[in-house]
Amino acid sequence: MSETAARLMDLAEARIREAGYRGFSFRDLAAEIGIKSASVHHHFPTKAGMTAAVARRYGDRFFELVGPRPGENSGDVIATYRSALRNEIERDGRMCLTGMLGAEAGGLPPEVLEEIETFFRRCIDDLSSRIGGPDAVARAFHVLAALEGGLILARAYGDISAFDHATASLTAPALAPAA
Amino acid sequence: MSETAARLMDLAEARIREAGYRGFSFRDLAAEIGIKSASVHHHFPTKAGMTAAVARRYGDRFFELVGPRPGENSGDVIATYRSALRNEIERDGRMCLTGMLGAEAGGLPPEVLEEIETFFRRCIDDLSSRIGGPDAVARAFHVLAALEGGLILARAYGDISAFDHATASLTAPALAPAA
DNA sequence: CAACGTCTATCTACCGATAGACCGGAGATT
DNA sequence: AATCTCCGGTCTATCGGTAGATAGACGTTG
Repeated sequence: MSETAARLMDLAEARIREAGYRGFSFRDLAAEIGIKSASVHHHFPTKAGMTAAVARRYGDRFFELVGPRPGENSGDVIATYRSALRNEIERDGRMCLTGMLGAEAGGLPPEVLEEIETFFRRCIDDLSSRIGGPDAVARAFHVLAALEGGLILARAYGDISAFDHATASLTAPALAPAA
Repeated sequence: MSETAARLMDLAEARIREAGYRGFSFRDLAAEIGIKSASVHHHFPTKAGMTAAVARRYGDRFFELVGPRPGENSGDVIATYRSALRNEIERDGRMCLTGMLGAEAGGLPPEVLEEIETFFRRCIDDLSSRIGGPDAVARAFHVLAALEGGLILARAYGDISAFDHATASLTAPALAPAA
């Protein structure tokens, strides 16, 4: 992948996390790096395809980031996910890319939807297997929901502490459900 | 408010919950009820104003729906909220309106943002006061985040059971944090 | 008459996408 | 070495469509 294509994906990712699929345009991206929108189509023929590519790269990065550590326990896993998602909003005040696109799911091209669904399935599979226990799957859903919802609240409040309040109990083993 | 204005708000609400602020247009709304887009501007001069009005009405309805019942306990309050939000996705597979707009917060007009923030503040105030206890505010944040996040997961999965899994532990007092 | 609601017509701005020309560098050919 | 060929990347120009918004005429109703 060319340097330009990578920069386009970086920009698109930021815009999507800021304002969603309809919140960015090829013209915007092009202008920001000093080329024309027609040139963007050379690297990514369609907007849907580009978004799907961005989502896939986002997922790959994410799972590399939260990869299993030797000797971890359930609490560590959840803390790892929590810190990874908290980092999103801390860095630039934006949503998790897949959380944003998940909310918008109703108005997204199929190829983007597919990528989003894949991301969340991987999350649940990974989380539940590393958490373990009888209610592992339900707990995985709960953790993921609380984290994504926490991001929404932090955005609506314009205050990252909303995320912290919303997710604090997830990593308190003595209080966590079924701990 | 005229009948037409009410129908326009109904339609706008549905579209926003489906695809977000940028996911609907005055032309769409007009076409669906058989008038011209110029006529929509007669009822709602600007799109931002209309969206703010829809958000405010949504909030008013919501708080009327989840209003306190005499003799309720913490679990009842959470169950009420849970059922109110579950109903959104069960009815038509769409997001909670304020959850959707909260995610999109980065690309929204100020007057809409203000309405969204007001909604969530009311939620936290109401929830925390009715839940009570030492960690009431944090629990309120947690409950709200899990519910909104649960909606995202259910949309991404196209399966309402994702919401159920994600939020089941909220209403199980024996397992809930700090219960 | 006056208010209300709708209309036609129009504007400016932006969208994703395409066609076709141009340029410069890498390799191959002579 | 000099030349030719190809191709990736960018450009200009344009298409058809949609966006939000406005001005002013029209008919209906109270």
